[in-house]
Amino acid sequence: MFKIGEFSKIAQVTVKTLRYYDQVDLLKPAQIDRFSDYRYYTLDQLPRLNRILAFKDLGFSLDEIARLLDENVSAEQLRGMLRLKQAEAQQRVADEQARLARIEARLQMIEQEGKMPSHEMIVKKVDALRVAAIRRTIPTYAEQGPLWGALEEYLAQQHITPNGPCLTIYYDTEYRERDVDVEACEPAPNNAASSNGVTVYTLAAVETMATVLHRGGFENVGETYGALLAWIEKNGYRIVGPNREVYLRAFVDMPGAAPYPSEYITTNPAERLTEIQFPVEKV
Amino acid sequence: MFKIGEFSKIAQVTVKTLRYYDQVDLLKPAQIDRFSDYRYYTLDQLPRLNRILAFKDLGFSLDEIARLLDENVSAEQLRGMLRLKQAEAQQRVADEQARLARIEARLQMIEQEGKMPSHEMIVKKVDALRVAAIRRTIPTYAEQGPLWGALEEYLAQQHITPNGPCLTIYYDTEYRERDVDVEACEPAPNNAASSNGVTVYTLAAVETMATVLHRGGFENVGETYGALLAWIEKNGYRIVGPNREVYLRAFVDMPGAAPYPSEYITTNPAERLTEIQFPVEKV
DNA sequence: ATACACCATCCTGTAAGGGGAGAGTCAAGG
DNA sequence: CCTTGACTCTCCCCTTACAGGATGGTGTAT
Repeated sequence: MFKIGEFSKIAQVTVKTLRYYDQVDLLKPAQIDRFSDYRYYTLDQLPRLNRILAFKDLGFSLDEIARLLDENVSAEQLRGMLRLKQAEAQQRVADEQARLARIEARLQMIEQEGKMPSHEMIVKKVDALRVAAIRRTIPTYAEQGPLWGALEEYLAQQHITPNGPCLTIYYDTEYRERDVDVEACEPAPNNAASSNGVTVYTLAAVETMATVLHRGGFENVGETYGALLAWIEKNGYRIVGPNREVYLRAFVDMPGAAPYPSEYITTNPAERLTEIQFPVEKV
Repeated sequence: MFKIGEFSKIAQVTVKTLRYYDQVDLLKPAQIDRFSDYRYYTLDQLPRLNRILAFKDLGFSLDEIARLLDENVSAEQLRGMLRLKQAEAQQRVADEQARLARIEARLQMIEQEGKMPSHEMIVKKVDALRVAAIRRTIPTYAEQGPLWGALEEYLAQQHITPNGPCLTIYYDTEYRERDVDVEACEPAPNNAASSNGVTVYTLAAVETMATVLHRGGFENVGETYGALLAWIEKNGYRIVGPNREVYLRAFVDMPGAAPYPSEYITTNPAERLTEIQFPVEKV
């Protein structure tokens, strides 16, 4: 019989750990002194302790190990559980490698710019969204005016005030200067009705959306696009759908003229804030 | 100004997270209503939030992110921290890959044996140990008797009772049937003196020791050795020193004859318990 | 006025122990 | 036999980055 300190030396496991395993019923001392509450262990408990440590090494939680050791599990079941742990470990390897790729992209950005990077690319989930939309092919980017005019007219007619920022979706799969296939969208309530060239429908949620914020005017938005596209490629993502621009804070020259909540508009062009989004997936 | 729910929708971050970031001073609301305690955010806080999320993605803790954002850090410092995170991520990748190797070794063992494996190999740290030892080349394994006899004589002379299990160290780098270079060791107190062919010295600690328990007699110890050696190779370790056998519970025919604490001996040969140890390192 | 969605704080829980306080126990030496 | 120092015991708090839930106050649209 060994006191806990001796046993911990033999097994090279901390005393705290042994007490914890006692507490969670994973490894009970062979005997406990009724008066002093001292724990006493025997060498016969070493195999069980070793099995605990071995399974812990394989990635099992103490809970799972308790079940593994106490409900005597068949070779077949054990194999299944190991395959599960294998898959989990592979997932973690892939996750960490993706993280490494992001770190390297970041390092390269610093090398090139020589300063703290100004763009923060992040991948996130974007919820489904009900929108009122007009899709049309327009001659150039700059000529989106009529679309928004028509949408505002629709909103006024239906007495709808958007409860979020408006956005556009660009359906062209490659960049083009003219004849752009574009859809202007305003968030709309669930019960809004389509009418008059305006379609109300639900944009599906996107699980992995690569995004970046662009601040200020659109003269140099190309640079922001470039940074995001480069990041997407460097991190092993692939674009799987049309990109969006969410006008978090859009420019209007006459406040009050447009039917938007004031949170989403500004009269100062430099204060514009746009989120550029590309739906992506892992290669 | 947005209430916390609206802001959470815009940023696609949970309300709980925003409140937590407020609590740990990572992202304070732009304004808090004095009477209702409602948190109000503005779009100008979106860039900071995005930076937080981006750094979190790179593996920084919230604590580190707070320092990164508030003490304005130079590009040089940032690069250093990124390299640190890179090293950590690489370490995690290596760890998980080693775990994968262990899982596969385990799966193969099951395939071959068709049942729950009987040996649990684990790698652990072994502390330094003060021993009284006799090293000698003996004709065959079985003829260790005289070594132990001499050691026991020494212990009796010095009035020493070992405070741990005895062990042997095998110095041959390859297996040999005869003329074995072996050292018999008894744990001894720090102040014990060398004498009479018995050397007292300190075995250095071993950081990574591959070990396995062997139960019962030594007739089939070869099988246990084989399992451990196969495991060592399969998991990408290399043997870097002489192996040990620790006689956790050794066989004696006359209890009381040998000067050992009774915990470490047995009169039942089937109850013998031996730990086989190989110092290893990662390839 | 009322319903209902939204917001607040506070408490608990997570995995696997680590660190430490305060009190009791054991074994050896004087 | 007594003391001393090494061990051991049980509590309690701490760690990360939030999630879940209880309870009670707010805002707004009908």
